[in-house]
Parts: sequence; C-alpha cells; structure tokens
Amino acid sequence: MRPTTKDLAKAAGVSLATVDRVLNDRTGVKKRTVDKVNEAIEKMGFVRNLSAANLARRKNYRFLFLLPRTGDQFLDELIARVDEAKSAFAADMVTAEVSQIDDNHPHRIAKILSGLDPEDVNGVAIMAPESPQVRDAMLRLAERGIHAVPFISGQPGTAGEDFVGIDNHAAGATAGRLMGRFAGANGGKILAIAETMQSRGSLERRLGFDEVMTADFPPLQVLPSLETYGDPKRTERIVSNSFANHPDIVGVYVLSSEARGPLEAVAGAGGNADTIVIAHERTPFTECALLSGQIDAVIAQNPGHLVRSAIRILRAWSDQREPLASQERIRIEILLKENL
Amino acid sequence: MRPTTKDLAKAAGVSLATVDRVLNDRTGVKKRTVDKVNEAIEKMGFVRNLSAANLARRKNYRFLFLLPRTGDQFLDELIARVDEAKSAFAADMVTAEVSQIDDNHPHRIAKILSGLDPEDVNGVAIMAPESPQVRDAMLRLAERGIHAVPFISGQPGTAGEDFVGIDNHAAGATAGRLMGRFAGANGGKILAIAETMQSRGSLERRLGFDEVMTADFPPLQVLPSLETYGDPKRTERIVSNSFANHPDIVGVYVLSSEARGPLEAVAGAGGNADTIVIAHERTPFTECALLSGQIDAVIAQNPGHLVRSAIRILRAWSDQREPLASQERIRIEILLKENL
DNA sequence: CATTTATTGAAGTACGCACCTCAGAAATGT
DNA sequence: ACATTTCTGAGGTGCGTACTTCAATAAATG
Repeated sequence: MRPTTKDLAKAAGVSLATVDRVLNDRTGVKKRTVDKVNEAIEKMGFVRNLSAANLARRKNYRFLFLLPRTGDQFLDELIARVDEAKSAFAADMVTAEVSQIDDNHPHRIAKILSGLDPEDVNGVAIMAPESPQVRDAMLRLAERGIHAVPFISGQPGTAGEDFVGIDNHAAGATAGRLMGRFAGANGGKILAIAETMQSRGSLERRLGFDEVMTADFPPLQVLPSLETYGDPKRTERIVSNSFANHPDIVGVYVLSSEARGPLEAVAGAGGNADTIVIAHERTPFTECALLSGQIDAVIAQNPGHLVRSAIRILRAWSDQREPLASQERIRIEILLKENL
Repeated sequence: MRPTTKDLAKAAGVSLATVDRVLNDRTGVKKRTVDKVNEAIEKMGFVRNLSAANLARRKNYRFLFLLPRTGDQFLDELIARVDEAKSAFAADMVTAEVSQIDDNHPHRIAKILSGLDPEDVNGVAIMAPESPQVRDAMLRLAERGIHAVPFISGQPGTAGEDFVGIDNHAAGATAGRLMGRFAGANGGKILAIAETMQSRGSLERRLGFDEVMTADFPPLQVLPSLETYGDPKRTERIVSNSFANHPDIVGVYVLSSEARGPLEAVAGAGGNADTIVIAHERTPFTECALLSGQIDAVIAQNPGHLVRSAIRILRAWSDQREPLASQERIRIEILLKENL
C-alpha cells in the first residue's frame, strides 16, 4: 500500500500538521524539521495523491485557448480538438474554452490578456504573432498567477522553455530535404508561396528550406517567396506570373497552413502532375490532395497533440510540477499518402 | 460550479442513495427511477468526479508490460519509457512494471498470463507474436477482470479494437514510397532484410512495400527477403552473396527493428553512400546513422507514445470508459535527419 | 529568570464520492 | 385485506489530503 501523509508523519516523528506545513511550503517550521520530513519522503518514496489533494483544495483547472479568427482549416481542426479534449479531460476537472480574436494586433491581444481574471482562468494558450507587447502581457499574467504558454506561434523567451509547437526551422529543412529528393537532381526552379513573410514561422521555414537546398541540392533554385496576403486574385496573378517567367518550375513549397488557394493557382498556371508539391498541416484539403497525388508530401504538427500538450503543460504549471519534457516535444510529422 | 451527486439527487427528485445505486449499476432500482436519474444527468451535464470516486474506492491501477527479452535497442527504449511513465503517472495512482520473458513460445506466455492474479494486476500490455494460445489466454484474462491489450506485435481480433501499435502494412507502404522516390527512376534492385519473416509484422511490411513498388516504381525490383535470424555471421554471408549476385542494388530496406547488424553487413559487402537505406524504429543507432547519412529515412513508432497509449487504454478499460480513439492511433513517423 | 516569539501538536471540518445498514414506503401477489 | 417482495430514503463512515484553530511546548531574547 502506498504511504499516506499519516505514515509520513509517523516516519518523520512529527505530527500531521507539520507534514502538511512542509508539503505545502507553509511558514513556521524549523529547517531541521523540514529536512526530517523531506528525508522521510525520500526514504519511503512518498508521492502525494494529487486526486485527494485537488479534491480537498476544491481545485479545478480552467484553461483558455486564445486563437486568431481566420477561415483556415487548420484552425478549425484545432478548435475541434480543444472541444474533444474538453470532454476527454472533464473527469479530471479540466475545462477548456476557445476564444477567437478578430483583430490580432498585439495591443488588442495584450489588452485581452490583461483583462483576464485569475478567478475565471488559470492558464492560457496563446496563438499570436510574436511581439513585445504580448510578451510583456504574458509576464504580467504570470505575476497574477495565470500561466501562459505560447501556442504554435511563438513568443520566444517567454515562460521559460515552454512552447507548444514545432521548430519551424527544422520543419522547413525537412521540407527542403524532401523537395530535393523528390524533385530530382536534374535541376529546375522551386516556387515558395506564403500568405505573408511577416510571420516568424514562415521566415524560419524558408530559412531552413533554403539551407538544405543550397547545401545539398544546388541544381535546384528556390525563387523569392511569393506572398498571397490571403487574396485569391492576387494569388492567381503572382503565381501565373511566376510560371510564365520560369517555365522550368519543378516544385512548389507552400509555407503557410492554408494551401488550397495557392495550389488552385498553381494548377491554373501550368503546374502539372509532375510538379512536386509540399505543403504544411494536415487538413481535409491537404489529405485529399495527398491521396489524389496533387500534393506529394505534407509537413504537419498533430493538432490533437498540440492541444493536449498545451493542457498538460498548463496543468503541470498549475500544480507546480514539471511537465514531462519528452512527451511535450511536438514532432514534425511527414505525411505521405501511405501514412495518413 | 460543477454539479455533484447531491445536486443530481435534488434535480432527479431522489435520494443520494438512489443516485449512487444508479451511478454504480447496483440492483434494486425501478427502471423508471433509473431513467429519471439518467435524464437529470443528461440535463445538468453531470460528470462523475473520477478522482473522488477513485479515492473513495481506494482504487489504484496496476499495469504490467510483458515484453520479450532481446538485446534490441528499441526494446531498451521501450523499457526506459515505461520507467518514465511510471513516475509521470505516479500521482494518478498508476503503477507499471515490466516483465521480460526469456522464452517467447506461445504456451510459455499463455502460462504466464493465466498465472496473473487480479489482486496484483489489473491490466497487461502484451508484446508477443501472434498465436491462438496467447489469444485464448487473453480472453480468459478478460473474464477474470484483467484487461489485456496487444502491444506493437498484434493479436488481431483480441480485445476488440484495442491495439497499441502501427499498421505495419501501411508502414511498409510508406517505406516503399520513400524508397521509390529516393532511389530514383533509373531502376535497380532493392534488398529487403529481416530478422525473420515468420513474424506477422515483417510479413505485412513486406507486403505493403511490394504493393507500392510494383504499382508505382516498376523499374525497381525488390529481391526476396533475406532472413538474418539475428546471427551476425549468417547475416554477413547472405548479404555479401546478394551484393555479389546483384551488382545493381540501389537500395536496402531493413524490415526489423534491429538495423545495426544488417547495415554493417551491407557496408562490408559493397553498399556505398549512394545506396538508399530505409530502416525501422528510432534507436541510438538509427539516429546516428541518419545523421551520418548511412540511413536515408527511418520509419518509426514513438516508444513514449506507445507506452503511454497502452497505459491510457488500460486505464480507460479499468474505469469502464472508452479510450479517446483519435489520441490512441499511433502514427507512422517518417524520420529524416532534419526532423529528428 | 521572565517574557516574548517561534515551533509544533491535537483535533476538527471539508472535498465528492462509494458503500453499508436499516427502516419505511410502495408495489405486488394471494 | 393481508403478507410479501421490491424499492427508496436517511444517515453514517471512510478514502487522502488541505486548511484552520487553539493550546502546548521549546527556543530565543532581554
């Protein structure tokens, strides 16, 4: 049978009250007594029964996912996963809500963050472009006892090591390796398309992509990134321009999670079945396109993992525990039609 | 605030005792009353506080991982992950032990299973070759209230849908696709090496591999599988024979999780840096080999996920819950040196 | 040594639920 | 109408921990 606090008290030769004081970092215990208790904990391998503790504390975990509001399928998927996690974690006293921000200007987000009440929320996962204001707001949140973790889009340097998402540089490099191998050594040009290159994520992906391409596949030349700004007309125009100017395009790399627009433009502009296409994120569209052969490979991060990882990290924070690092590293998945 | 059993009782117009009878499937409640309570549960969205319930029940989860005893690095990794999971789940009253079986004959395993005491163990994850005896033993375990889940090596048809591991056919197909694309369209022969082709896993992988190769890469010819039987001398002999007989080998596919032996033999037998090598499972060796370029891609299943998934599934069984299917599907990972 | 101050212990309540007992109430059969 | 049988409610105890109160003791101070 597992030792309880009572056993601990007996073993350490102190009372339950003292054990409690030590376990919960309360004041008014001599250092020597603290040590005595800790030794006993060590010796008998005492592990606090979190369920009982949380029960007694009447604790419940209320987490918030702050997401942007785009029509992106990847985002839909994320929201669906939060919903799923909500019921999966319900028995563990975890509740999670999604709040979508119409306008993702840094000061708007910062304002929302500063308006959060520790009574309502004890953890936030934030998907927002990097910015000093948001970073600041997150630090101030932490001071008020609300833990925040950057989600997918990073606020590097905030909240220590915690970050839920992939290493975009490595993701780009992975895409580069696949592109290089798939597109062959015969040479040709590669088109890179992003919604915007303002975002840190896209920049890093491009960087990683280029590194591999120049180092290992010099015959392939990557063209300057096209930016669609989410505008279908513009997308069509710039893509067909590119194909007109570069008849030797052999591959297309879509950096952003919204791949449908760019790929429709590519199809209309002269991309054919031989054009190697690599995109990001698993969505209904990329799944279909993989199966049909329109896309050759997808670099993805698992939305379910992302959401659950965020929840586990926030819960660990909330319990003053360390999250299990090896579980929380989000993998860069490579999807082919065979391993969907 | 979340509704408690007390709230439920009030809402349903019955007493706490009756709510308890319904919640725990006890006898002696009229059907109409049961319905009344269930309606109330539905209406107020009552969710049992599992922590409190388990506390009251003095419940703890004791799980066992039955693994073979080979020197395999993949297995070492698995064991390390069980150990890790042990401490990670300790606060949730989960304990997990590993038991390695020297002799993995079906009847030996069946015997071990039948000797398990429901008092000591309430769930088992079993990694063992498919066999009717083991399957039977698992069914009989279930009757005694010990839930068993096939782990990595499958006992298809046992324990319903539960299976912790990847679809080996798809894994082989994935390997095939990569081999086809990496090895190029110039043609050549592909060497397939397995420890043994007796195992269902290897067979399925080979099948999936062949399907893709014949369908999409006809210029590449896959040679009959070599079986090493884990014997270094034999491995060296048959591999160098193959290279001697087929000077046009352009790729090697190692089907089993132990890749070191086969690859050393390949290196000694004439494989060069251009030979495309695809192997299974992430181990210290395959990691190194990926980074050095000796291996071009690894098809893997995440050991940490495997272990935790098994634990979650066993726990769900134990709580009479359904596991969250989407979380428990083990992904077929593709590892390149960029996304390690 | 007296007094203050810092530690410690004893004893209790509560958390949400499981499980037990026993006494009534309600439904059923005769 | 009566005896059964089947349901139901009231009330209690305990799970392992948190947190509180108050008294008792030990240690530090002057």
